[in-house]
Amino acid sequence: MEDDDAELLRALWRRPGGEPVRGPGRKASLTLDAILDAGTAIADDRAAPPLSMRLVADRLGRTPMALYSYVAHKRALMRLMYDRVHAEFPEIDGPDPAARVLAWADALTDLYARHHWLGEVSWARPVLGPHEQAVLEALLVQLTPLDLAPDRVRALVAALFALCRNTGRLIGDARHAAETSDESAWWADQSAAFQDAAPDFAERFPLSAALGAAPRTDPLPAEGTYLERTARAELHSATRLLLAGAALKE
Amino acid sequence: MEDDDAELLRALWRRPGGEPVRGPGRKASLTLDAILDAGTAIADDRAAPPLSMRLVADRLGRTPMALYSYVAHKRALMRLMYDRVHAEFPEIDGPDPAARVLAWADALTDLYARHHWLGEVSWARPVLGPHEQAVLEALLVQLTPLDLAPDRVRALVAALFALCRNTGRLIGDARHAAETSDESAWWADQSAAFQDAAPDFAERFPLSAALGAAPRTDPLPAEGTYLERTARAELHSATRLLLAGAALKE
DNA sequence: CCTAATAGTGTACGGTGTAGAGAAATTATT
DNA sequence: AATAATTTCTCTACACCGTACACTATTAGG
Repeated sequence: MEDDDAELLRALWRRPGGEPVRGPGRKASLTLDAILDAGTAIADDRAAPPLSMRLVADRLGRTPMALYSYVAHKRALMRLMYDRVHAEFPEIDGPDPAARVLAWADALTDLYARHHWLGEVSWARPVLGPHEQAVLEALLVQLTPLDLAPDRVRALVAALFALCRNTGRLIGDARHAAETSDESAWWADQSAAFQDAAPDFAERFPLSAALGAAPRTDPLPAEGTYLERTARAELHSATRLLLAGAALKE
Repeated sequence: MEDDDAELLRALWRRPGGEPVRGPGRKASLTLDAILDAGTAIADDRAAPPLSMRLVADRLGRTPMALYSYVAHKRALMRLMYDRVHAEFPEIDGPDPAARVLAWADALTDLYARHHWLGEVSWARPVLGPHEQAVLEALLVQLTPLDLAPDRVRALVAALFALCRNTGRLIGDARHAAETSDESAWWADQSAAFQDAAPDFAERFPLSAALGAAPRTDPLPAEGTYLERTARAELHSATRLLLAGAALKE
């Protein structure tokens, strides 16, 4: 257990071209990076079967067990893939700090939407890798000009990560569902069936019903499914609320 | 696909003692509720192997395939379990609206921490069940006295659900990790190994390093692992930021 | 009593992660 | 140069998974 974790840490933080010290023994014909790329390509494709050691091995022309010289187990593979895709995170830019925080949130949400399997990686025992650490640092860069107390920064960071994680996952799922079957038809069927199954909805949950009926006034983004656009709007709005709350003195 | 969804909806919203219309055919020897309870008991136990149709069937003295008369597939089973555990959600009480929202957040976080598998259920195509709907309604009850614009309420709801989902999952994972191996020993080993693997951390990520070194001033809850206590503190702090931001007029 | 419908069993298929034994290949040592 | 040590990689095998399919057992209505 400890051994595995230490090895994982070393793999995460290895120097990019760091050859792993040659001794005796057969030459390696694969690289860890090649394995991570293959794994990511497989995991990203939601239409295809999900990530498995066999599929990764097939794609590289090896047997499944060959991967275990590079990676202790599937969890470690995913943990390494997880950090690696954070390298895609773009440079953040914007006219003012608030806009840059919004841009950061959009970028992280996009990352989670593109790589839906990111959500499967647990955060307990947080062994951050360098790329995920860079994403966090990028957020802190935007927050420093606001000059907030450390505890507030921590709360903001936690909230923003949670929000982006969730919104990104939702958007990813929604995009996939939209590809699989017609969205508006599904909603129509669904609400008809719902009327049937829960005719007393409005009486049992009056506030929910009222909120559902209340029109949206915030502008919606132009692209994506309806679910995606509302999720994005709520992400933006919530981010602004957080920033506004954090800016208060008291 | 539509058929499945409609059936799921009916199962979710069925009247508690609603017998499913008797016609010809053999009498049922199980109830859906018994299956959901068995499944929940199995899924909750993190030390034991994860939920599987075979384990549920074993616990009920049936063959795995017998379950498929009650449930279309494992996803549907989990979806029904998901809604059912939301029935555990407690009554919310507190001196003022803000305190009640905090209590609500604590309760939802607890729910996710106790049932770690809740996080596996997707939110795309949101077919809410009655118990989850009741949890949402409970939040809206606390928010109405604040008299906020609908879009703000939506943003708050999204953010709070995301926060609680994430924090709850984190806490659940942390509790399990704490049972499995000694927490402080792990942290010590980890930080030693980390020093070794990333000696230049402070130079590469100065803001992260500074934030990590900055002392916490917010009071930490008394119980739980260190990770759980800090996560809870950040949840509270973030919730307060959200409420403060939402209370601004503009 | 017969028919139709439902519940439940048994078997089987194609998939999973990975343990373990051994072969092949490479370097360091004698 | 021969051998030993060490690593990569293959092969086989195990225990498990979700669930399709064919079948039997049981029940209610005509």
